[in-house]
Amino acid sequence: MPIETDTRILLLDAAERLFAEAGFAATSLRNITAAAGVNLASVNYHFGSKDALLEAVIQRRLAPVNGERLRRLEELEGQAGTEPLNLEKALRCFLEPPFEKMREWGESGRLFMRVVGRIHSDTNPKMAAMFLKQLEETLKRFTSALQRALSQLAPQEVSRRLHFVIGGMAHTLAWSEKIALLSGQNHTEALSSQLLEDLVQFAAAGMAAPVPTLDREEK
Amino acid sequence: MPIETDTRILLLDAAERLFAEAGFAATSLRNITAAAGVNLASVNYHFGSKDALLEAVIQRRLAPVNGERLRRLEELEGQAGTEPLNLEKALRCFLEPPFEKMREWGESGRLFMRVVGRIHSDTNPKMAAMFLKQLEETLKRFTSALQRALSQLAPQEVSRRLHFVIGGMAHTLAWSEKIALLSGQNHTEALSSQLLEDLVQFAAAGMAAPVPTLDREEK
DNA sequence: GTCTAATCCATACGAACGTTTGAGGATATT
DNA sequence: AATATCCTCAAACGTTCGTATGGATTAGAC
Repeated sequence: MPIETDTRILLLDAAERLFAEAGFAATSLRNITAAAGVNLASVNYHFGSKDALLEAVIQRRLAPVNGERLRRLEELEGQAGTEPLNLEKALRCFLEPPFEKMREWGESGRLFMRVVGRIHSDTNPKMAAMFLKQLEETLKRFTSALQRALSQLAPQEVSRRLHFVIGGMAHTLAWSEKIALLSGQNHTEALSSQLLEDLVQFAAAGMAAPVPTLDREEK
Repeated sequence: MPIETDTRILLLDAAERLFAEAGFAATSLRNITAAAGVNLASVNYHFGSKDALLEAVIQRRLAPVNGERLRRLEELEGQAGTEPLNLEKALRCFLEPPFEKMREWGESGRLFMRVVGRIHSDTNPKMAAMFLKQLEETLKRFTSALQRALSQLAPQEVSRRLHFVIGGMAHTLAWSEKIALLSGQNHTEALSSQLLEDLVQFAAAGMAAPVPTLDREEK
């Protein structure tokens, strides 16, 4: 079992950056190895293939995020006991970790979040499968947790609305710099926490929206 | 000026399908021409390049959607006169056209919306630029319209929240089939209108959420 | 110092890529 | 019937792709 060497990390960093900037298919191993300053063959030596490199890039960042999400959710559920869950707090368990890790990881984190945002809407079966495998358990746990907080909603609606939240989050993470510019700000430090707060409020209000009536007026 | 021939449309349809399934960079002109049953060289004859083909694919579907969005918004603003705009109705002007066109176009529409969903989170400069050019004016118009409906919010917040909505919409469009499956449904006809209704309610509630307080508790 | 295993490196392979070419067929105009 | 215009086609162009190979180089164990 090879321990992590410099080259491995150099490759992960470079791949993360280039995948974020141009996407997986549009990034060549030659781009990556040149940016990392290592030999072309080292990708296949350390990871086996380009696909495996992508999986490693995702794993490195996503595992801690989902781990933290579940840790916080369990803590919240422990505190709540048999009481219904607080909606906003449950959403925070889901939304805060990626933003915090993004801050914690600095530039690297921001780049990775763009990879995530991209993959969230990537319907390429290979990538989607790889990614959903990571997210599946987390999704399941949060769906049922939110169901506890929103007992008036049908399970289908909880699931759908959670996807709206995920979409908003992914889009926000992927475009956070540009959103900031468009809304007139440019101080990246304060921006991310403000985006998060806004997103939490938005998501909480959206999740708790009244059930839509199905009989609409005929146009 | 060449009129639209069969080959042009065959190419647009095939490219739309393959871009939706595998993404732009991962789809080759040989894949496309084989699927369309036409000669490889016809792409460069009719469109000039692979990039131009993508732009044509986007144009064909997006222009009517954005046109309809703006048409409805103007109609709504005409009715409102000097009164403040109704939030839900304004959001409907933005959200309904893509869903309706998607229904109207059937299978093709659904595929294209996955292309759109993909591109929305595609940070590849080339694609993003191409796409934003299409969306820019629409965005500007709706941002100021929503500002009229949400005068208690700062312009920055209106803009940010609109991006949350766009993210939710894009994610929903791109994943609608899978979201339906996860939430237990499978009747595609009724599904899309239900997703839309749910999204409108979600978006309206989210947009109107109270302004977040900036002094959070220290963890 | 020698052996062993891990890592790096230059180089090469075949395949697939986007694009170009030029000959040829089809169709309409004169 | 001849000409001009649009379009299709097979073939090839040069480039770049992911991957494979086998010999250097390094470093730790004995």
